[in-house]
Amino acid sequence: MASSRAESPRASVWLSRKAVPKRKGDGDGGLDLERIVAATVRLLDAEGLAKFSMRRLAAELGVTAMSVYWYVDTKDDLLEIVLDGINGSMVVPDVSREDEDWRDQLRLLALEYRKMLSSHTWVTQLLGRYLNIGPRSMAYTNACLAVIRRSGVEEARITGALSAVFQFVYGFCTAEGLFKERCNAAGLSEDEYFKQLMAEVAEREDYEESFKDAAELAESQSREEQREGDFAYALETVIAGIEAMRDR
Amino acid sequence: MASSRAESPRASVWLSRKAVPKRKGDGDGGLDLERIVAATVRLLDAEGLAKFSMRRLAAELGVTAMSVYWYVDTKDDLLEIVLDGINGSMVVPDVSREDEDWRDQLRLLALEYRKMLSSHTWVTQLLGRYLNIGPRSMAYTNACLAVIRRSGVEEARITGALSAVFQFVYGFCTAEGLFKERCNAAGLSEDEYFKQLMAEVAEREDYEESFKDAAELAESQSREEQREGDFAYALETVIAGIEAMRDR
DNA sequence: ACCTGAACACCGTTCAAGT
DNA sequence: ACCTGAACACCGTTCAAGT
Repeated sequence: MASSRAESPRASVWLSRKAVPKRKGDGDGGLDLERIVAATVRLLDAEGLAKFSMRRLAAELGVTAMSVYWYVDTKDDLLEIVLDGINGSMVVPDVSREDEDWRDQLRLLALEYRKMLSSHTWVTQLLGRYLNIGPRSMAYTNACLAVIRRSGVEEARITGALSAVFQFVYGFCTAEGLFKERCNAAGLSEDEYFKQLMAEVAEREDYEESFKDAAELAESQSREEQREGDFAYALETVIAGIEAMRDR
Repeated sequence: MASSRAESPRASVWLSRKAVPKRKGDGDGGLDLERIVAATVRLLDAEGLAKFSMRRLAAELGVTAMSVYWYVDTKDDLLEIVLDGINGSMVVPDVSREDEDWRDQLRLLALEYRKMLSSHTWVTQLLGRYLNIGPRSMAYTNACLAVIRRSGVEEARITGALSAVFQFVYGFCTAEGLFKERCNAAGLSEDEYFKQLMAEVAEREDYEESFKDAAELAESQSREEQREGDFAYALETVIAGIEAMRDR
């Protein structure tokens, strides 16, 4: 839902938005949609989504709380625009080159997605709130479509196959980002925090052997190692699955 | 982050929580953690996470805003408890039966997860905010571990394989829930809303052929059909991938 | 032991007014 | 065309007080 107050909120900025910003940047010290978006990203990176507010943003821009509203209708609209902007930061391989292996290009796209999601942990939270259909994110989507088509998966199965890859990456990065945020909040390293969590779980009455084995294996390596290993293995799993289903 | 105000927030309720609630329900009309959790679920189902507030909850319980705080330290703690409670609503297959096909049981677990996530759309949002390590969700996790072990995937790869399945389901249901919420907010059916979205995208300068094909295919069926088809295909893709990786 | 009321420090957003 | 100030209707939470 867009604003919790609005009677009938717009379902997405992109459904009514003019292509051009309200005002073009003219280089002087004034406000600008571009400047607003940049400041928003900076704040979200530094302080997280929970602490972000329109008032905080205005302060960062050295301006009164309501100035931003001349460029943007609501906070939700701003965040939707920011979401699309950050999607545009992904580097997309040249999908027109038919000599490239589709699997390699799919891996590249997945890794690029992961890089974006884990260097801006708030993006996963925005993806759970706003439709990701802005112009810049569509460029990425188009590249994904072009690559998966070269796999030989039949047209009707393409969206299913893509969702196996990218919904997985999204879910994985959500969990990753959340865990890192918790470690920061607790002021502990990832490994310290994990150990504490495991100790707490181990004390429970219904603690099970099946969990113990996994926990011990996990503690024999660093969180970072485990995460990278899991991600790489899972990604290969999905790609192998796409091939297997295609050949069925 | 737990509360945006607290200096050093607890990283998770479960790290310090007593096993028993502050007060046991005694059947009379008084407040109760159980009653509070039930009312919270009811409100979240009916009005969504964005509209949920401690004051709204108190009103629903016919009580003053601050009464709830006797049972629960913060709003975040309450939501983390609610998250675990709803996880406990999943039915878990009997994983001790070695004669059952692990693939069937894994499918059951994935479908159960999906059922929970798509009948309570706010759960995906909570999963992006709180660690899901309460006692009731651990029962589900243990079942998943037991089932995947029977696949023959080597122990070190088990967490990776599981994350391919369940992070996918999580991501998929997040997108599904978000889309449904948008349709409701716009007061349109899923198919009407989708059509409107596609029309808007088609007008863009950078509209690409690769997207057109997928969009046309999508419009030839209902959202519901497409979604079920995609989910089923993607789930089979991941399971096929687990087998392929195991046999490599 | 449980619940209340008033208060504090915040929100997003509207609206009339300034330049 | 752009920005401000005051105001409205909310938040989560603390704290002293009631029963």
